[in-house]
Amino acid sequence: MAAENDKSRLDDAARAGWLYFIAGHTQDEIAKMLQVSRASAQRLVSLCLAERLITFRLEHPIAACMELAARLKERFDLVHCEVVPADPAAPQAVAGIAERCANLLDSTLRSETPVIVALGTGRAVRAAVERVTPIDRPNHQIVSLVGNISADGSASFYDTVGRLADRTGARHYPMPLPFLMSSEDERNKMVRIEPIAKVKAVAAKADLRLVGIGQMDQKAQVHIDGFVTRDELFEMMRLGAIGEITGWAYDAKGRLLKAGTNKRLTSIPPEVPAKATTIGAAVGAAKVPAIAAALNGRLINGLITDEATARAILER
Amino acid sequence: MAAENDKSRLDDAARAGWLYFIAGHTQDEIAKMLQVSRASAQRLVSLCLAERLITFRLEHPIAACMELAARLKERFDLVHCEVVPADPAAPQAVAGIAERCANLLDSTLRSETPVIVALGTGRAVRAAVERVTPIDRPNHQIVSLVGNISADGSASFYDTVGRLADRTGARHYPMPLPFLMSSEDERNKMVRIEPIAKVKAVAAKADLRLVGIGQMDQKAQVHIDGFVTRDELFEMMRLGAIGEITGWAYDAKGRLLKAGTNKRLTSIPPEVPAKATTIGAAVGAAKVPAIAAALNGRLINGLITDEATARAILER
DNA sequence: TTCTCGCCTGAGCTATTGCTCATAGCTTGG
DNA sequence: CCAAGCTATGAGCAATAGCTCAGGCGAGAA
Repeated sequence: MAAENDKSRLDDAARAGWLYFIAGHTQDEIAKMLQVSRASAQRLVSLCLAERLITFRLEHPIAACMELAARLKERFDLVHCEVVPADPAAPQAVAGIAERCANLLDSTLRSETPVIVALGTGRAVRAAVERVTPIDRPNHQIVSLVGNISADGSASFYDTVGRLADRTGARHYPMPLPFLMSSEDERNKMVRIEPIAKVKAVAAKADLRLVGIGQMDQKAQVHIDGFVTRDELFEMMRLGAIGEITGWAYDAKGRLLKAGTNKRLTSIPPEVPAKATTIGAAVGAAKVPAIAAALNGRLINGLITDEATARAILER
Repeated sequence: MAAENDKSRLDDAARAGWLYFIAGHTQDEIAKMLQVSRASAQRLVSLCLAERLITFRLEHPIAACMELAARLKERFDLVHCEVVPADPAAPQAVAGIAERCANLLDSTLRSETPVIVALGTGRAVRAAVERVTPIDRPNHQIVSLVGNISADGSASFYDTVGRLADRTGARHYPMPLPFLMSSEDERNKMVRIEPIAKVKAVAAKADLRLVGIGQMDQKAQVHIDGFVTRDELFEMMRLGAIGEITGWAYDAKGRLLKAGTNKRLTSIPPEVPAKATTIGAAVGAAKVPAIAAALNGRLINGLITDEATARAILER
């Protein structure tokens, strides 16, 4: 009896679903066809969905990205996640995620109410800033999370804060410090001086932090860019460093190391767990362990990456 | 440029479609996520559908039936078509289509305004009548399209009109004639007498005709039931008869034959093309040519059959 | 460069859908 | 056989979606 009823009910649900999704009829029409009230027709359509009698298949590369993003968001409890299609021609290409980062910055900066945006390191972040749509928002504030004086004393080539300020008319707070100080004491002294304390204070109130994620291996960007020496890099690797965010090295579980260069870093340390929306932007197989660690350690609560990287992170 | 734009537009459409159909968000939410107006979000979802980026798959036997019905309806310009799942255990089973026929009768008879229902021959029609839900509709009229006196002079076992009248309280008009008269002259004489003319007049105004379809082969129901002799059957077959509706034999193109038993038939002839809603009800591989011919000749403008038969008709 | 054409956009309205609640019918247990 | 509980039903309302129209923006031609 029950089975018979259920079966005929599911049959009707399937019919209703077919008529609704495939034939494109309204529920009113379906109700008339199946000789039931509109409310019942609606229930049948719902049932068809609930029982998974009907499935949706999105035949488009984007579909996979959307699903990966949803899974990452779920798995790591993220406030924001975007996955862009990997460019087969250039697997490490930062263009795709930069576009999304720029979009994120755009929409954040579009707000009329003052917002504070903090920027970290990374090619994606730099490229993103270049793509931000100019807009006049003098009440916003842009703050740097990392020192923009490189080892040789010159201002860093990558003045992302300044560039973004140019495009928005926002006040900006570069960090007028070298990336690394020569000793822990000196670092501690410097971060207390007025201009730096001010930058720290602004950064602490940031509404959005956009940071790159670097891997700590022989091709670590912090080394290539000359911020840390080969020896410093190797020491950090020995200490378990697997990735870095704004120069702060962390291990495979996303714990910030309390030694080595981390003691002399002037960068504003990541909050753990990230309180403000902190979006990591990174792609590439080499960065997978670093990204995964940052996610697990909750150094970041948002991620913008590409399809291949997303898949690799989820498959670990 | 254009291609680039189109591509990104399709990407967005895919995103919107994914968020709408798979993630189950509202278009308002999607609009916010994609940073567009709700109207645009709606357009993206439409586009996703229009571009067939998304496809619906109904994993249920009913889905195939629905599609077959839609194709039959389209192909033969039918006012009504239903296809029921074939019962693998009993390929010739009439139960499925009888249930649908009964449902059709139910909904027709449910009307408060007087309707005229005409019934033909066939196991499905008989079984359908047995399943009709009793309802009190004294103003309806039920009329028989075929004589209910069999060759031996007794009232036919299959008094469908009477049974249906019992269940509805409707007036009914059986046809008090033998199926076949002994000659054309006699037939012409009989159909002019008052009670028969009355039945014809009512039948001509029928809102719904429900008829079985018989094949004209050695297992023809009209022969098995003893209405036509073996010789008569063979003669009709020689004349090209491939099927019959209410006894009226027609050829492979659905043209009524003007010879043989058709000259002595008392049944009310099918209107060609069918004016009233005329639903054929039949299943079985043997009946496929007969059904297809009836459809092509527009002897019927509606069909209730099963999956296997529907498929065979479409594949001819 | 400026004009024109045409597509895209957003506002606002209407149709459709989803949901809630009170009711009715059915099942199950006493 | 009756009563109690449960599920299904239909009315009505709030939310959502679809559509039309006027206006704007950009591409392409002069």
